[in-house]
Amino acid sequence: MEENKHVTIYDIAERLNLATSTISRALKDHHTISDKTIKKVKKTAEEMGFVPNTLAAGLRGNKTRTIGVLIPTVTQPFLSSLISGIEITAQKSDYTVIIMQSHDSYEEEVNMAKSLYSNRVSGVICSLAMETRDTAHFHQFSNNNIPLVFVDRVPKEYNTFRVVIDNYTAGYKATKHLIEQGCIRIAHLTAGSELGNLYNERKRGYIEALKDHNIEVEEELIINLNSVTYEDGVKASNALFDLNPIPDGLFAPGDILAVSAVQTAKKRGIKVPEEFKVIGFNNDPISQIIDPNLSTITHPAEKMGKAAAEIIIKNLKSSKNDDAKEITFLNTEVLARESSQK
Amino acid sequence: MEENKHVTIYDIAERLNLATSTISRALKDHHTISDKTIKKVKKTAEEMGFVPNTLAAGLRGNKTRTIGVLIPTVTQPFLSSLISGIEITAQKSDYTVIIMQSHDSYEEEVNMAKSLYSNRVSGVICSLAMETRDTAHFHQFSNNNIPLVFVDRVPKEYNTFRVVIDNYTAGYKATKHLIEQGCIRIAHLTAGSELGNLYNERKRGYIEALKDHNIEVEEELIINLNSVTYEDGVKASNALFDLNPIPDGLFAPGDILAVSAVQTAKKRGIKVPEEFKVIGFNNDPISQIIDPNLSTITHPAEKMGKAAAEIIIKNLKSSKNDDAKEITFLNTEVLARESSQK
DNA sequence: TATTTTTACGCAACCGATTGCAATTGTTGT
DNA sequence: ACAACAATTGCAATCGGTTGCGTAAAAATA
Repeated sequence: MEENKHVTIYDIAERLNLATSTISRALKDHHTISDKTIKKVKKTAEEMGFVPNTLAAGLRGNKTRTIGVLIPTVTQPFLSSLISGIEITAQKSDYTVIIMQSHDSYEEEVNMAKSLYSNRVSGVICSLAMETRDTAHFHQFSNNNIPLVFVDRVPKEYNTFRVVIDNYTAGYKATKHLIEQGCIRIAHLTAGSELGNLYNERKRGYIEALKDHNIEVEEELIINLNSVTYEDGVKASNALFDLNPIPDGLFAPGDILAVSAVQTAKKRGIKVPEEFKVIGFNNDPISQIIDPNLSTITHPAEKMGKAAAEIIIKNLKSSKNDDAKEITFLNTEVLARESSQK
Repeated sequence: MEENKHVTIYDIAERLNLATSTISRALKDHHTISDKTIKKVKKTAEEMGFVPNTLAAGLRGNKTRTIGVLIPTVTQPFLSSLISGIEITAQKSDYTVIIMQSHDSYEEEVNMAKSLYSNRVSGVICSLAMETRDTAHFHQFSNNNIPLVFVDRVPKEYNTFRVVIDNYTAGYKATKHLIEQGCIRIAHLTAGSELGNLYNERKRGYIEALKDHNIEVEEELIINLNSVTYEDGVKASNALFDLNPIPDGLFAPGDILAVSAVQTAKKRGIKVPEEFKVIGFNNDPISQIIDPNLSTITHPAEKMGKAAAEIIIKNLKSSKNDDAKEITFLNTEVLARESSQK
């Protein structure tokens, strides 16, 4: 096995009897280098199998063309679509994406933020961990002029870019949809989270919609979950079905929860949507696979990823220190499918 | 907003009137540095908000403690679980993981391989893109002593580490299971792919199982797909159900395909499993959600990820140039659920 | 032909952490 | 008290591109 040492611009320079500066410039089509030389250099580089050392360039220039993505997990459909959007946009502008998972742990999030900073990423896109209650570990980015974009689960009080949906309105629309389908006792699942207060917002929308339609808000129909998992969803659903009479509708702020409710209902002989209508959230792939198909709220994951990446890249280009860190709101829509049909 | 410049070991050295070499050593508990100094340095580093510059260290030492992961996509459950396993193991040994998606495109795979090399990753874990027909773009790793592990979709002819399941045996087991459940006309979906020949292997297992049980292999029951997607699954299923008589069983080499078959069957009024038994592959989350629950073959994604990462890390530690690049086989099991019950 | 511009390239410092070797200070033995 | 040795710390080169500035050569202008 041939033990190729990495080929550097020094090797090219030596071969062509040129200075490394010339090589460096030639490789990026600098205007002060003649076309002849540029061609010669590029050809030789190709022949020698030269691959630039990103570390060296990053160290010198203090910019790495790398976007750090810090999210709870890659396994949730919403988040993997988010990544997809980020990557597509990043790639167009020749940025590399490095993904880290906090697994919804505050401690890991702190560590990985440090790691991203340590790797001198050019920008950061983050969706907060469930556990996270303070955001001091993001100051290192803000303080050093590294663009920071929060997505979906964002902190309330932090002057930086945010890409979100209007969870309040989405919750309102979902609930209103159920009401329009004839529901009068609509249950709701929610989860507590201080910082990324999206469940609270959805709940707020739910409550407002009920009030606007003169439906009493019943505390027993609102169940607070510890975690947004299938298992907890089943537990909560069973609790709802133990009521007498049972609710006639459910707004679940996540498709997994909605699916768990549908399946629990089926197991207990409760007909969906005839006796119990359900609407979920996110438009995950399962929502189209489960029977009956799940009505849901669209969550424009890929668009959000693209938007976030675009903000980073735009900010990096025009290195003007925009102090106006605007919030980008993307639209959501009600997808009325079988599980909520009148 | 305070414009903190990055804090370096020079800053610490200046503050403490020490040499940068001392700082560097103190921060990593080098034995030649006194405890007193170590404590002082660490305390000051903490106070000043020092975060080591990975680029500088990587450039100097030519090792980045980074594992590059090059896979088709993060959105497939199998692959996101794979990542999960890699990450867990990597984190334990303080390695960073950088993920890149080829989107099953050869061209992108080549580019990202170059990018990983350019970033001087310490090791690479890869599952090949569907399109990929040659592996020359991985020579840069092999030639430079960068451990390379292929996972799941691996090239046949490449002397490097591989972590796989025995797709032949898995296909055999799946088919045998259906036979044991009473099926005598078992259909199979497959997909062509030269390099990552896992579908071929599964098909081979299917055929052998039939032969071993004296069941004729009927070409019309084997459908070759262009892509392993829900849509193509539906098409293929419809083709199968257009036969007269229809097959009484299906071994689908992926749960998405199995799900599409189950749903297509339901739409056409064919009862699963009474008239048509199905077994999938992978044990994706949907397999437990669909009604009837899907029988499937387990695919130890997380374990494979862990194994791959361990191989990388172990190889990096004992930098001995093992020429024996062994293949690691992990076990699969038949998960008999509702969709294949007698 | 002399002089100014332009074109094309070289020199050398720089980014920040690491590390072999030299140098300094402190200890121990005789 | 002095050599011998151990314990600490400093010096300076190094990794590989990048870039401001200087300079030689070629082209344009006087």
